[in-house]
Amino acid sequence: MQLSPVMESFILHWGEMGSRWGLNRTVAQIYALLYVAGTPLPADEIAGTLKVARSNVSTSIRELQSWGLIARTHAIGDRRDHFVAETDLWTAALRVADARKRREIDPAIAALAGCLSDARTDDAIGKDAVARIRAMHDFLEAAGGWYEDVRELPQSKLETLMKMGAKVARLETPARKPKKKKGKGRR
Amino acid sequence: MQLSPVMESFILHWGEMGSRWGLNRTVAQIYALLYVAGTPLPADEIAGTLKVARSNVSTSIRELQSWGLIARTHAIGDRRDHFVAETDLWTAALRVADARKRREIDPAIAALAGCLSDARTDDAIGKDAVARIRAMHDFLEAAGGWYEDVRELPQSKLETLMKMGAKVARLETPARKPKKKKGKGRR
DNA sequence: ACGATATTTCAGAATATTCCGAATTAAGGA
DNA sequence: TCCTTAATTCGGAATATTCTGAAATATCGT
Repeated sequence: MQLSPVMESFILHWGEMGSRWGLNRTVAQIYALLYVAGTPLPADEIAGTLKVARSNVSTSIRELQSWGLIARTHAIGDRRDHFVAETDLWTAALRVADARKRREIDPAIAALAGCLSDARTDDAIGKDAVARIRAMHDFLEAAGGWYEDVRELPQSKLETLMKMGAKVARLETPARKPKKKKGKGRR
Repeated sequence: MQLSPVMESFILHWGEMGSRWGLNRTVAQIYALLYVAGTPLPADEIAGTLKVARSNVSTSIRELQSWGLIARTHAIGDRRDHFVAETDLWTAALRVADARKRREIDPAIAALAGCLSDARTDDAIGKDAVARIRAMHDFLEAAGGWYEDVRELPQSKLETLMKMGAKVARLETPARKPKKKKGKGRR
C-alpha cells in the first residue's frame, strides 16, 4: 500500500506511543496502518508497507487479536487472510482496558491476597506492614469492582457520562469556585 | 533492612507488576520496599536490602521522584538522604495518572494535531483517512478533558463516586435487567 | 493426492534496556 | 581547607526484547 506523508507520520507516531503503552513498535504500527487504511489488508501487504518481515507481521497480528483490536476478514477470490482495525475508538479503548484488567489487575489482586494469607503465618512482619498490603489489595479490588460496574453500561451512556465530565459530581457540591482556564473552552 | 518472607514476596510481585506498567523492576521494587517499610530508608540500605548497586538506586530514586511516588526526608544526626513512599494510594494513583497524561496523552494529542494540520497540504491522503485521524485526535482530547474535570474534584468526592459505581448512571436508566453474578457481591 | 500459496514457528542475529562499578562531584564537619 | 562520607554520572557489561529468514506446517483448489 502506498503511504502518503501524513499517513506515514501518523504510523510512526503511533509506533512511539504504543511502545509507551506496552505494545511493541511493530504491533502499534500495524494497528495504526490498518486504522488509517480503513480497509482490510493482507499480511504480506502490511509487511511490505511497513518494511518488516512477514513473520513479524504474523506474530504481531496474533497479539493485536489477543487485544481485540483487529479482526480477520476475507475477500472473495483471495485466499489470504485480511485484517481490519477496530475503528470505533470507544470499543477499542474498552477492549484494551478489559484486557489489561484481566492480565494485570486481576492477577495483582490475587497475588496480594496470597501475601495477606501468608502473612498470618509470618511472624517477622509487622502489623502495620500487613495493613498497608491490605490497603493496596483493597484499593485495587475497589478499582476493579468500579470498572466492572461501569463496564456494563451501554457505550452511549458512557459517552454521555464523559461529556458531562465533572458535572455529575457537581450535583452534590453545588457551591464551587468557578474554574479559571486560560485556553478556549473545550467542546 | 531485614525482610520478612511476605515482604519479600510482596516486593517481588511488585517488581513484576511494575514492569508491565512501564517501570523497570528496580524502580518498582524500591517503591514496594518503601511502601511496606512505611518508614524512611537511606539509599544504601535500599541497595543492600534489594541487592542492587547503589548507583542503580540513585537512578531509580530519581525516576520515582519524577512520578511523585516518593519523597526525600532527613533524620537528625544522619547526613544521608532518606526516602519515604507515598502511602496514600489515591494520591499515588493520581500522581501516576497525571504524569502519564502529561508525558503520553498530551504529546500524542499534539502529534495528531500536527498530522491534521499537515494533512491539508497532503494531496495523497484520502478524506476518510483524515477523518479517522481526526476521530482519534478528538477522542483523546475528550478523554483528556474529562480527566482534567474529574481531577479537580476533591479526593473525598472521587472516593464517593467510585463507591457509587454505576449507580450514578443508573439514575438515568432506571429499567435495567438485574446483573447476574456467580460470586459473592463485593463491598 | 499433489502442487501452489499462505501462515506459523523458531533459532539466532540485531537492537534496546537495565544494571554494575569505577570515577567524579557534592556536601558536611573538624 | 582538607578529609570523610554521600550522591551522581557514565562507559560498557549483562540481560531482555524484538526482529529476521529459513524451515515447517497448514490450507485450498484441482
